[in-house]
Parts: sequence; structure tokens; C-alpha cells
Amino acid sequence: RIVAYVGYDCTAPSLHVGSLISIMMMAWLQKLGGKPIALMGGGTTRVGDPSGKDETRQLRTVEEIESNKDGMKQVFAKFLHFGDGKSDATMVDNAEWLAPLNYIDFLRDVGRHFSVNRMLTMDSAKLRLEREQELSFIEFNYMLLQAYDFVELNRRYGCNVQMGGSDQWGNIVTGIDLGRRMGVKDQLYALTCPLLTTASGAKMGKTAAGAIWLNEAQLSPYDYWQFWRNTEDADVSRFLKLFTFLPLDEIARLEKLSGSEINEAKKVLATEATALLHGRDKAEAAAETARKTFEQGALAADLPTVEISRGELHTGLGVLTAFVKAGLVASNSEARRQIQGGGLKVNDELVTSDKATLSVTDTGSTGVIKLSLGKKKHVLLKPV
RNA sequence: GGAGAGGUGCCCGAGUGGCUAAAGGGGACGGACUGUAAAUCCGUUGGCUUCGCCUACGCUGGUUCGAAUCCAGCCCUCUCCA
Repeated sequence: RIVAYVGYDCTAPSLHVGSLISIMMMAWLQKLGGKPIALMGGGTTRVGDPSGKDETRQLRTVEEIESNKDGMKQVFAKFLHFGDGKSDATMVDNAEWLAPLNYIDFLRDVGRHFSVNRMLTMDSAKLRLEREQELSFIEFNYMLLQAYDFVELNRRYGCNVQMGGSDQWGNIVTGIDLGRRMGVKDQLYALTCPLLTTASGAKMGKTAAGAIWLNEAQLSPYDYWQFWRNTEDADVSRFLKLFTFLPLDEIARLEKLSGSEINEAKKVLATEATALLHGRDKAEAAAETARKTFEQGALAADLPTVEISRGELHTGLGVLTAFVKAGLVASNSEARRQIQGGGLKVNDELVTSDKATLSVTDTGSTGVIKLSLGKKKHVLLKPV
């Protein structure tokens, strides 16, 4: 019987696609009858994991960590079923047991099992030392806390597997070792996955508008769908396997598609991946919006919409202001540059002058004005 | 505590009195080509009421017709020594 946990740093207000692999690992585990535990690092984030980082991260305030935690929680509910059943998922926060720890007791119970000699050979510490970059004492302690988490989760939930990215290997193995020394009866296991990059070597999720957030408040289902739709050819088959629950023979069929046909596979990927996070309805809606926008060139009513006041439109709204309000560009100057580069369109007509204005007549029969940046980013302005 | 090095635009990194809104690279955005792909090529990359103005090279003052560049004080980072 497998009870596995994955720990998450509470360093950002939402999870992003970088965490998706580990979430999928938990989801698969649950499908197959195991029990997943999502561990929020409310305690460990107060210390900061040095693994894979060149320099000390700024310490987060406790308030910041708490609010980040709240933002992250909602995502897990989308992928996992929580409850009290045998294979129901559980969410816990390690602040629960780490925060009340007494330093002396911790040193005597846990600290004595750690050899500094060995800790110094772990990558997280070794790399810093080799490059002569500072490794503060607080960070050096991180390993002990994460190791202790594993032991504590075993005690509380019978957790016997820890999963995570390959950068977590050292921390996980240390936890297994600590378990043995502290008399944990179960054999503990580690399961790591390689850090995911795209075929061209870029980190997953670091694209255009920044990170690909999983919270709807930070990234709409439509944009999330678009992210998957724009997957590189070379990644499609791998991503279908990793980020959807489609049967392998179906994936095998899709990966045979070549040339422009592979776009069909990308649509399936986009819809399936979006359905897992935001639900089938929103995924289908996003697919439909995209179909109208890209394949028919028609105006899709549920593109991301920004409201403007009707009064403003009556007096004539400058194009620059309009694009800034729509959030497509950051400043009037950027809007000007985009116009010079031929990147802005109003109702699919290229904007040629930065002096142009929008008025009520531009809403036409649809009641909205379509603003576009490049070929892919569209926003509807809706007068109210 | 002592000695030294350094803080430049999203990031890296040149620049040691005017030609510097600041070389070069990365990243990002736009254009061309395509398949809403990749690769390639081209352009852009502080703000504004844009043929002009404002803000900017750690902070605060000073020298000068003129400073990212010189001077003084302060803050911060790193290295070595104690």
C-alpha cells in the first residue's frame, strides 16, 4: 500500500505548470489506489531550500507564506479527491509540527542523526561551497527539516514514499536515512522525476506573459488552453502522456500525426489538460473560442473581455489608451512602438497611426471592439 | 576590527568628463516565412501631452559650461586577514 507525499514551497501566490508533473504523479497514484498527501511547506518555506539555487533567497514573511498557501490550496482540489477514505488525498502543512519545535529537543532527537561531513557532500551544500558562494546556517538546516517531515508524515499517515523533482533527490534520501535511524518500521522510498524542459531546452512555463499560473484568477482558462495549444511539435507526444489521462493507444494514434495534422493533437492536448485543471466545460469553451478566432477569423464573444465606460468612447478613446486599458501593452510608448512595428489591430484592421481614436461606431453590430496584439493575443473592449 | 574589490537598464555585462537613453549578449515582444510549431531572417526593447520634454547608471551632496564617468559623506554586497 502506497502513501506518498509531495512537498510544495510556498514562495509564490499560485502554483504554476512547473509543479504540474508532481501533481500528476499524485493524481495517477490516487487513480491506482494509493493515497497522496499534498504537503504545504508553511514551515520549511520560512527557512528556504538551497537546492538548485545560486544564492540565498530572500526570507519570506510569515504573512506572505500564509497567503501564498491559500492561493495554492485550491489547485490540488482540482486534481485530487480529498476526504477520509483509504485512497483519499490529504493536505497538511508542515508548520503544524515544525513551528512548535523546541531547538534543544530537535537537536537531541533529530540533529544527532546527521553527519555534517555527509551533509557537506550533498549537492545543495557542495555546489555552494565549490563556487565559494555563501550558504547560510539557516539554509543548511533546511535538509534536516525536510527529512524530519518524511518521518513525521510516516508517523501520522503511514506515508512511505516521497515524490518530487530530481533536484529533491538529496533531501528525500536524507529523509529515508533519518527514518531508519529514528526507528521508522516501514521501508521508505523515493520517487523523483526529471525537471521538465521543452524540446528546445527552455524551462516549462516560462513563456510570453511570464509564468503559466494554475490559479484562474491569474491566468484564464482560455490563456491556459492557448499555452498548451502552442506546444512545440517535438513535445506533443511527451506532454500528452504526462499531462493528460488519455489511454496510451489513443496517444499513439495522435502522435502518428505529422506536418500540420499535428495541430489536431495539440488541440486534444490543450483541451484535455485544461479540462483537468478548470473543468471540461471551460476547456470546451476555450477550444471553441480559439476555433472561432483562429480558424474562422470570426469574433468569439468570450475572448478575454475588458470593460470601458461608454462615456469615454463617446468622446473618442485614443488607440494607445485603449490598448493599455486592455492590458495588451504596458504603456503608451510600448503601444506606439507596436504600431510602428505593425503589431496592433483594431477589429482585425492594422492600426497605422497612434493618433487614431475609437468611437461608438467601432463596436459595429457585435457591441464590442476587438483589439489584437500580434496574431495570438486578443481582447474585447466592452462599453458599459 | 583591518585590507581590498564592487554596486549600470528585465538579466548578464561594456563604458572612467561631452559623440551615452548608455556598446555587446541573453531574454522578451512585434514582423516575414509557416501549421496559433520549430529553425531562420528583420525590427523593437525607460516614460510622457513624442519632430519636443521628463526621468535614469546604489543614496545624498559637491566640482564643472557639461558627470554613469571626478570629489566627499553614507548605505549595501563580496573576497582576504584577525
